Amino acid sequence: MSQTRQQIIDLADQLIREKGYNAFSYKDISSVLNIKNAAVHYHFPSKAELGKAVIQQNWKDYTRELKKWDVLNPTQSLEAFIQVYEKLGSQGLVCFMGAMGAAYETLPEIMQSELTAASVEIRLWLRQVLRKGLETNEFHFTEKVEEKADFIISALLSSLILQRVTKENIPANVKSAILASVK
Amino acid sequence: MSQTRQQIIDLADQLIREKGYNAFSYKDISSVLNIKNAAVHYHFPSKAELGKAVIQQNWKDYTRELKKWDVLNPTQSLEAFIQVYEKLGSQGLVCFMGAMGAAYETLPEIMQSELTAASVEIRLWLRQVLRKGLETNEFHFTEKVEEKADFIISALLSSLILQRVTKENIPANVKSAILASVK
DNA sequence: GTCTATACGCTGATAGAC
DNA sequence: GTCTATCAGCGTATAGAC
Repeated sequence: MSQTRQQIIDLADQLIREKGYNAFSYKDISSVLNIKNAAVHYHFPSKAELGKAVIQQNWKDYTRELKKWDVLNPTQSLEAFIQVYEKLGSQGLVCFMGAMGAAYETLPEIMQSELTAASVEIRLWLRQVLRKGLETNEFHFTEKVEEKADFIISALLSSLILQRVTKENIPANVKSAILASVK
Repeated sequence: MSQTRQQIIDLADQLIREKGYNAFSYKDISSVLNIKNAAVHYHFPSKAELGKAVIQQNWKDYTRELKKWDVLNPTQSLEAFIQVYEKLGSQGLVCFMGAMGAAYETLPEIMQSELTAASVEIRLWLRQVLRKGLETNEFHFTEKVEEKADFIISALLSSLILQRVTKENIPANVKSAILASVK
């Protein structure tokens, strides 16, 4: 992978998190990298392909993290998961799902399918962590695992969005509440 | 308020929820209402003022609901609150906070301040409901009220976004988990 | 890989007629 | 209130030179 291509993806990722997919432009990228509009098109003929590459990179990085956590116990896994959002929050960023999910219906189809596939995997992973935690008696809650998982994922996703709006540390509050709610 | 002005606000509201503030245009509105671009500018000289009007209308409607719920007990209040998101979810819509919050930093300042003010009020309202529920022994949870409130609001907000991505009934799952977690 | 040049529709916005 | 006319700039995208 060429260096410029990688820079374009990284920049597009940043722009999507900041402005959303529909509101960033090739010029936003070319002006920062000091290249021309056409040079960006050389690497990504269409904006949809660039968007797809951004999702794929995010997902690749995410699954690599997930793999690393295989050795952790349920409590540690959940904390590692939460820490991803904590880190994003400390940088004032939103997650890629939050950035693109709100305008999901307007995304090119090749981006929609990538995004949906990623959401399936994340939900399955967290369910499995919660299930294991119940079995080992590390976690204690009465809700259905599926519902608890969606509750947690949803809260983490929005905590980053609401942090921007409220200018308060919502991710920290959500973290405390999640950890308390599984004890 | 003229009928056209009201139609413009309603349409802009719909477009913002669907595409986001930065990605909708005056043409999206004028073409549907069968008027010209310039006619929209007559009612809202700038896009920022239209965006502000959309937030204000949402907030006016929201606070009217909140007032109605003054007579309810904490359990009923929480259920009424959740029902707002359930209804949006059944229509495939996201809430105005979710639609605009993700790109908060790119919004005109007059929109940012309206949005932030609204978030303060909602959080205060839910905290008060949770606090009262603890006092009356209707609710049982050990987390801090502030953290629990942010947990719940965050989850509801994202449940609408994730419903689009996953094509599953996330709001229903989140609703169950919330109600179970305060029992 | 990056450039210049170019296409052409859409963008938010304004001036002035009706 | 709505129209026509007009604006300068930006949007994605392509062709072909270097």
